[in-house]
Amino acid sequence: MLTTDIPPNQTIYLKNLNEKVKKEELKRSLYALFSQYGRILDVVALKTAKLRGQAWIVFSEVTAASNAVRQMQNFPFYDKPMRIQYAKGKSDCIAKADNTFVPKEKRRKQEEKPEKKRDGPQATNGVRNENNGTPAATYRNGKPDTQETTPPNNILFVQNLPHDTTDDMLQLLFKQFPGFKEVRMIYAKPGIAFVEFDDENQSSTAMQSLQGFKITPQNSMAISYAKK
DNA sequence: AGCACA
Repeated sequence: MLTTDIPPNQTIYLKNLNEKVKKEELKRSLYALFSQYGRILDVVALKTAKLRGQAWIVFSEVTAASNAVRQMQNFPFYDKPMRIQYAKGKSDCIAKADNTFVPKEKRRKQEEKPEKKRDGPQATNGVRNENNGTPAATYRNGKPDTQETTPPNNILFVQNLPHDTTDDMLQLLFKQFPGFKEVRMIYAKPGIAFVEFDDENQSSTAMQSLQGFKITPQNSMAISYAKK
């Protein structure tokens, strides 16, 4: 009864996106922003006349999609509030995993249920994000420990970024946390950035939440305190 | 506004 007359789906449909953003950057930023809700299997964006300003994000879990729909609703993304719904259909990458994928030209009714699910009750709440306020990157991967060396600082030092990361992209991630001030990138030195907060409690919170965050599958952010 | 898989 809110904005959704569409049944839950592990794919979410985004619209009202800024059409000036290039496709690759858009996908990359969406990946960066939405990874905090769970594992993303695919991001689809087309820039055709009919499909620009829209995107689909495929999560591995419906619960992740649900959290994203609620928590990122109207999020100001490239200066436009994004509108988020569940997707109407099933994404190809899911259908392929399902064995229900039908190639384009054979676009018949896909109302059949030829097979039941292989697995029984599955309690994999891979991502349990029940905080409705602060975003939490419930996203563990193999690189947790880069911050132990330097004493706390309200300025964070971020490494291992893709070389075409822009400050706007990083802002999208960091400005969600209280006390965010600014991002500074060193263009002479690609792959790193400084992110400033009002105080070091706030910077610490952001660091813990985004530590190891994957902007791309290959780039886990390594965050430490900047040296004074 | 607009629901695809370039």
